Amino acid sequence: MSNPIDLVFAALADPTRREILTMLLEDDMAVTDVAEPFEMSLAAISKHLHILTRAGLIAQEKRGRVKWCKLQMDAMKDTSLWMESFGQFECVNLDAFEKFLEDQTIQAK
Amino acid sequence: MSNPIDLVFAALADPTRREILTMLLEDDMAVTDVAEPFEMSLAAISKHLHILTRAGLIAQEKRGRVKWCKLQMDAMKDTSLWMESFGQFECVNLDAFEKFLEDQTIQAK
DNA sequence: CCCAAAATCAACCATATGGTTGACCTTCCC
DNA sequence: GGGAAGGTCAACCATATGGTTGATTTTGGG
Repeated sequence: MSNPIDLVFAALADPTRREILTMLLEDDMAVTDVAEPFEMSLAAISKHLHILTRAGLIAQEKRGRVKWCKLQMDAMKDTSLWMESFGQFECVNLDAFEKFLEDQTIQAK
Repeated sequence: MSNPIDLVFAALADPTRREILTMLLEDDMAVTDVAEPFEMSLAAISKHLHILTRAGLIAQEKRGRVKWCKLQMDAMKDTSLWMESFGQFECVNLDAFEKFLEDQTIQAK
């Protein structure tokens, strides 16, 4: 239950938390600012951030009375590798990956 | 909550279920055979299989009185792509991916 | 000094997991 | 036909999520 990979998957299973992670891609944010776009109490967001921290997906650092949240990509990377390695990275996945690269190129235009 | 990607992540958050998926990499299996290595009731495994089915990670087909479980790689692929695309597939991920390919090559020897 | 802002804590509630056991339904096979 | 194998269902229990509100703590600023 306290397995690191368990915690990462569990943390990623919630859309609010995935959205928070996406927001943090832009820049580090204070807890209040993270909470702002959501129709949810600050306390609820605080809990979500705790779950993300526990999973190692973000880190929180307090400066003054503001607590800053920043992404920690490593945890996600490990889990992503678990998924990729699943099935000896069979051809199907490779195809998907190439399609993905294609899509990215198109989007970048 | 019923978001497909939510269900996949939630399904993958349990070590028993991940182990079941790994077992199914080898071959399709009957429910009883899936349950055999676990120190857990058949009913518990049945529930896990239901969660995996709901997430689209496996499919179950009944032939006679035996219900066969088989992997469905697509759901995992999609979720894997979500993770890879996270962060516009930044360099860090690319490095990880190349390291992964390297490891695979070594293992294949 | 005092108030307001930034967060967390605590208590509470509803719902979902993760497991158990026991009853039940199907289907195979002698 | 009847028993046993293959599974699911139902009820139950403990614990974790996901949310609320209200109180509390800490810190910044006028």
